[in-house]
Formats: sequence, structure tokens, C-alpha cells
Amino acid sequence: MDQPESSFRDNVYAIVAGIPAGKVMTYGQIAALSGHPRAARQVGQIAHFGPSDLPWWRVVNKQGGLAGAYTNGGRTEHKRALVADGVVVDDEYKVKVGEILWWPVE
DNA sequence: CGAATGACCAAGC
DNA sequence: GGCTTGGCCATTC
Repeated sequence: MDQPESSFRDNVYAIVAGIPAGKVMTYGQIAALSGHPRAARQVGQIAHFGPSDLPWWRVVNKQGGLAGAYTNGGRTEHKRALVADGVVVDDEYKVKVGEILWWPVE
């Protein structure tokens, strides 16, 4: 392909696609692992405009809060998808930080 | 191609 | 504790 293989976008795809069911990751974490520790916003853009083949519902913010602009219908469906995957949700629309999957850094 | 937007994060007041 | 600012860069108009 014409694109460089180590694109920020491509890395995000691989990471999000690699999130196991029952776990969630944060935008900042994904961005950092993609090579841009401050590009958490782009993860959100990719999530919105990017491919829908990836489990974006397993992606939450640093507070464990769900995305308010979830393409499927908002936090309602987002939370529902998480619970369906086996993720523990504390409040109506928040996930425990302890349930977040942290990648093997260092 | 340029400007605007944005599903975030961290620091400052 | 909540609002404001700066930063990142892909997607859209």
C-alpha cells in the first residue's frame, strides 16, 4: 500500500482490535502505544470516522467514562455493549479503573 | 489544499 | 470542583 506501515492510525487499529472481551482501554493509553502520548484526540476521531470493524465500545476515557457521542446511539448503547462483553460498570456510564486493561509497558 | 472540527488529557486559575 | 487553554493529528467541508 501507499501508506507508511507505521502510521498512527494503523497502530490504533491493531491495538483496539487486540483488546480482549471483558476489558477496556483508555484513549490516552492507545495513543501512547501508537507513538503519540498526547494524541488521545485522534483516537477519538479515528473512532468516529475510522472503520467500524473495531470494538470501539471497549475504548473509554481516563475516567472510565463512556463516549457521549457514540455512533450507535450514545452512552446507552455503549454501556450496554460493555456489559454484554462482560465489563464491570460501576455507575450507569462509567467503568472501574481497575477493570481497564493496561498493556505491558516497560 | 486550507480551515474547521473533534468519541481526549493535563495543567492552570 | 469546574471552567479555560494548549497540544496532538486525522477526517471532513
